[in-house]
Amino acid sequence: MAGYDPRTFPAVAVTVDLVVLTVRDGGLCVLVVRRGEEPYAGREALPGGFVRPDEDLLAAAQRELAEETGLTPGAAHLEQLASYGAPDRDPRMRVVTVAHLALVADPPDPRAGSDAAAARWAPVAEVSPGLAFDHDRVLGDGVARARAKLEYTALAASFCRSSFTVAELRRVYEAVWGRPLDPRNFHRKVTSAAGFLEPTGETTTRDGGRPAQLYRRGPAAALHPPLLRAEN
Amino acid sequence: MAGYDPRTFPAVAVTVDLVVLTVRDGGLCVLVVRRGEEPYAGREALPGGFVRPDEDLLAAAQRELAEETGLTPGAAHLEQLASYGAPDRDPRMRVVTVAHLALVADPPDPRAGSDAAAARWAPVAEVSPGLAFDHDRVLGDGVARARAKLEYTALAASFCRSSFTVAELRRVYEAVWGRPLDPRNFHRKVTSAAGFLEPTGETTTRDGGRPAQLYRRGPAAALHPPLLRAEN
DNA sequence: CCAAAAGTGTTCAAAGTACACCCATGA
DNA sequence: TCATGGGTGTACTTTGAACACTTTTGG
Repeated sequence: MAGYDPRTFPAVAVTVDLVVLTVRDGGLCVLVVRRGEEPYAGREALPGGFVRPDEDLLAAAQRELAEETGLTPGAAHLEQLASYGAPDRDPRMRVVTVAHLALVADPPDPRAGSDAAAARWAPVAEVSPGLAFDHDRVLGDGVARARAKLEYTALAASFCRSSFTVAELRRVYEAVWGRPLDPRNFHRKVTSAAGFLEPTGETTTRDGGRPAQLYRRGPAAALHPPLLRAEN
Repeated sequence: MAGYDPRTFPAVAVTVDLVVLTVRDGGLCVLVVRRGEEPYAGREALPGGFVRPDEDLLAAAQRELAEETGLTPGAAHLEQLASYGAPDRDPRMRVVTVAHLALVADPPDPRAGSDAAAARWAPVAEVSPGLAFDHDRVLGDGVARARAKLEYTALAASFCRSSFTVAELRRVYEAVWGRPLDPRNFHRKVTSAAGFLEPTGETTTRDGGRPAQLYRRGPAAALHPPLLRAEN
């Protein structure tokens, strides 16, 4: 950083790309757009776009997320994932992308963004490998991050609507981790984790059987103790 | 990403900044350079520099690390930390920096990089807050990452020389976490974590008292089970 | 011998897993 | 009434914290 000359910096384009995940029909799904132009015309890619001159990185990601899904900022969890800048990752020019991870609940059908030809929610295994650019790797990193963070944060609730049952939350964990969990132990763990869930007082029978208590997200960001930890 | 025009991208400079940590005299220290020019002339900052036109992000970080410390690539742990791109973070122009975290053992005295006026190892609390640009935040994020990763990875060994004792490894944990650990339970935990440590067969009395077994890093990257987990 | 640090054994408490069992609803 | 999922109780196992104790060196 010391001693650089602003007049001779190497020209680079900076974009944000989005790994937008949701849980649908018991599986982990990602938002992808079909590319209409070269390079990779016809292939699917993660949504993304340029960072504008007066925009912070997170703000750019929020704007792109809103453009692609119609979600208002704050309605979904959004965090920076990692940056990717291999010199040849885009054949046209040097592009460094700052990837972000978004977790959304109950997603609306994707609306065609200003420049996205066609967007859809696709099961992760269905589109990757096969994405444009280095997006297979970006998606892989995003899924790995989501899996890891479910263990020790309250993030799983970001995949649920504002009011949800313990069983719905459990199905999120099962979808992201790809393995069944014991409903009874899971129930005890999440309801006894301080600040994770707050009962609304209402019940629902939308899952069938005995009415289930409804909860909303609690104030806790981290989970003490973490979930999982083997549960063979 | 879809539909951008390479001829009209917003001009941005991309740099890498380094959070280089080491343990000295029982405390966590960071490599800082004194700035010779505006802005922030005379203030200390994290080392860093431009990403060159044909260089990947990690390669740029490796090059900077070598320039500042003389360490050859691979001699230290180096990973991407996060990117920072607030529009006004550098008053001269739009600069997006991809920060990296490096953990080094037994560091040589910093050598003046090609453009670094003066570099030194400083205790983290001594220089932050007070760093130039947004480097207080970058350093804080780096330290937080290091603290967290010691729990569930074998990274602590990156702070040790190629051959080290359990007590030396414990002092690394104590310095980074800032709290004492029970030597006896610590010994049992790290020696029973599969793949963390490999005995060299040699012993040393450099710590005084009964001779201690010497170890080198094992092949494991992750620790099962993780360390810490309360230990009040 | 004494001090100092390495390393082991043992006890107790806490947490996790497996699973039997009861509850409350819709059909 | 039965099927279905919600929710609780409990026995067993595993893990971790605390700390007494033995070992092996230097001075």
